[in-house]
Amino acid sequence: MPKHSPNLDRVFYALADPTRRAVLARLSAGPAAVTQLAEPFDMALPSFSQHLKVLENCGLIRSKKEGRVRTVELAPKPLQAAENWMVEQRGMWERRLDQLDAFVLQMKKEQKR
Amino acid sequence: MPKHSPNLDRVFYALADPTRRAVLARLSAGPAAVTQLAEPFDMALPSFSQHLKVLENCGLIRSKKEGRVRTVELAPKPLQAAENWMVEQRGMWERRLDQLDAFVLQMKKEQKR
DNA sequence: TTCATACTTAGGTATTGACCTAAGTATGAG
DNA sequence: CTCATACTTAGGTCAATACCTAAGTATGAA
Repeated sequence: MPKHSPNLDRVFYALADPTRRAVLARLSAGPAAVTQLAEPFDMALPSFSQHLKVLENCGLIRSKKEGRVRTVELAPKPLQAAENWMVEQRGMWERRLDQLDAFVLQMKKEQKR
Repeated sequence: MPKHSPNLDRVFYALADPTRRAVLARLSAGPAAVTQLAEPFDMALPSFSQHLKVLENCGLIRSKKEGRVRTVELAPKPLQAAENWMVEQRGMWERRLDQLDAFVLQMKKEQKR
């Protein structure tokens, strides 16, 4: 049984903000520059950049600066590893975490309505 | 596209704390009283109760007071509805939210190690 | 009735997070 | 070289969170 997982803390924390979830949503359609990403939000750019930092610090996105432009994308590796995991896991931990998962899915359902 | 989902905010926020995740874990083994749940944690009872409030406010747990004892359990209905949802959903929203989901699963994998 | 148990309420501190504005840096276009 | 673009850094405000201790309430046992 894990005592404490800073990674999990940070990921869930990152997902708890609607701006950050919207950024992830937009990035699922492909990479984008910071200013481009920020455009839909009624927020000063420095504030928006803080959100990107949160997402990057927990590994959900990554970015690369080319010239003046920082291009942001979803981090790819965790996604692939996760797919494998879903097939492999068994046992009590799995069942238990699936419950958490189910709750998350339920909440997403409500968001969709 | 959803603008803002307080529910999702609250659920993810609740899951961002290791104490609260541990409580959910313990509750997956069955209901328990507040003091019983609090016992493993090096924390004053009022502080612990705050965590329970967070979990209850976002619907992850529910509780009933019988006599002096408040018994806490995982909330059952969201779980069932979520199972149905996983089979039904299609489209871009689904793919996009699956990505979020996959990230969560990856993080859980890391927690398990 | 008296006391212990099982919380609950009240109130305080310290840290963190989400925002802002203003000013700075670095790059690319003209 | 000059200027606009695309951020980035600095620094400040305000609210929310995670703790705490101390004191309260309600219930059940003796």
